[in-house]
Amino acid sequence: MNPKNKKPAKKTAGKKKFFITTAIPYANAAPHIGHALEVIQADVIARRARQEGKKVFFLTGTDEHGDKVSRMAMQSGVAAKVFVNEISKKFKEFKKTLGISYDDFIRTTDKKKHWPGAYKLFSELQKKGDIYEKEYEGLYCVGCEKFITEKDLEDGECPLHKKTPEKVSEKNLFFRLSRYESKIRSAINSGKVKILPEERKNEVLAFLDEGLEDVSFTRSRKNVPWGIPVKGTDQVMYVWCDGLANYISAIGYGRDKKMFEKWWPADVQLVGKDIFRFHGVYWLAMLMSAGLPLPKKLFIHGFITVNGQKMSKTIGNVIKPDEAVSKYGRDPLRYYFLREIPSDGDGDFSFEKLATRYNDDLAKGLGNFASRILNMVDGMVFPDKLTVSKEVREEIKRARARVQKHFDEFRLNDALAAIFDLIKFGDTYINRTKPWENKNTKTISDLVAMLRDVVFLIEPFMPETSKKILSSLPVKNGKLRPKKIKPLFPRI
RNA sequence: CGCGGGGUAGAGAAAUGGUCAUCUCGGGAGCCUCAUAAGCUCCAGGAGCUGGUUCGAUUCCAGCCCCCGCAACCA
Repeated sequence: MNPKNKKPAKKTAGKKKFFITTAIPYANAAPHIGHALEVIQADVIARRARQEGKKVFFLTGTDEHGDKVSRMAMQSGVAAKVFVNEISKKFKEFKKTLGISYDDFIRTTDKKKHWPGAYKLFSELQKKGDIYEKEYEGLYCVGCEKFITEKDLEDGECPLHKKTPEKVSEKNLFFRLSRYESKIRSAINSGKVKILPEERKNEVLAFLDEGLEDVSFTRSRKNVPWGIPVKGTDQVMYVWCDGLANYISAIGYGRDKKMFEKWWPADVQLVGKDIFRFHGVYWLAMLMSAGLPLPKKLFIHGFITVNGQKMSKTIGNVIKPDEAVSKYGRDPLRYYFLREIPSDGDGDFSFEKLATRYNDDLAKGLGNFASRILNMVDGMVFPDKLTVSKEVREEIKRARARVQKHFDEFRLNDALAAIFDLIKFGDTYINRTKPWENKNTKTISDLVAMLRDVVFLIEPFMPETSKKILSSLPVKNGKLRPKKIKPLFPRI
């Protein structure tokens, strides 16, 4: 089976819906720059879809239950609810800082919006006979007050408390994950669920080949009090069961059938490589069990290091996005993440590299390109429909096609590269045609056309910048009267 | 022999069984002056190692070395 796209050139104009989700970050700590990558990517894809005239629902949120959260809350001496309120507020602000155009923000502690969907999903699994009770035996450390795994042990002891853990068993409800092994495989193989990039697809398939075991889908309330109670038991839902349900609860599953049917299945779901398996396996199995359609695409992104190192509090290299935004601005930070880091791989962040991208690509590249054109045409009048030479027209066409192609595979860094190639072409074209000498109106018209196209193409990536340039290209009564512009990216 | 991914100029990326292995940043030289001391052109520098297949391999195959992720009930 070759899943290469052989789709007919169909027009996607009109009111096609587009449902896109990000993973919901776990609310045990404030957001840092590592969280930025995924939401920025999702935002670009969402904005591009809107540009294409699709009706977009862009969902994000926070995952707020579970053991870790309640522990963190206890440590800071506040109630869990107060704690997650604070964190989730920070994530909302964080998204504002980055200019994320999300349509809804789901919180798993939202009893009105999220819980009905989580309940319904769980009970659908039960109805299907995929939930059963089983004794779970594990190693329990009294010091940690939780189950720990074999590999956490050092010399048979809990490394934190230097105690031999006790064997404790508890009754949990298990999900019959094993039942879905071959179904998941064929859904992925057939391309019904498209997994991008391709390597990730191989990764799940290999994982499936190792065989799936059923998974405990509840926790004893005694040990993990902070979660969604499972009716008629002393258990709460396993955080993943609870958390994954957000993708459907937010759009009305369990409370608004019409809305749910309008948006589901997701057109694309973005997740980090660390939680890919939960999505590529658990999530698909859950949907199958509940008799729901599968997401069309899963896109897996990588991780960010800082100065080549893993970000960590102990190293003290945790970067807060506000720092970067206040120094360089929102669009430049977005640009950095989208351009410097391959969309489907890992990447590094450093202020030095950000400065380089800012000065070289944005100030000297895009910014200067806009300036030299707008300065030249300041005060001139053009018809809204510009006449464009064949050479330039074809160059624009080529750039558009490349951008489209890369968007289809979510290779946003390559899409940006294509746009900047157009800018490069434009700069060369100016030098070659010397419009400042000959004032050739045809060439000048070409330049304006290129700039307009650049503005259009960068809009999903850098919406503010796009808007600024556009305001220097006002059209009134079919006449385009460009104006000078202040430097978009003053050199730093 | 656990599973998966990867090793391309100083840095980051891309393509490819065969005339120049491409792009961006950085380094060097020249040109231009509309523009944000911006722009353009040219130059230097590269395929982890070892074998194999082939008329020919960076590209295909095998082995080795090195790096990264995963190895599930912790989200």
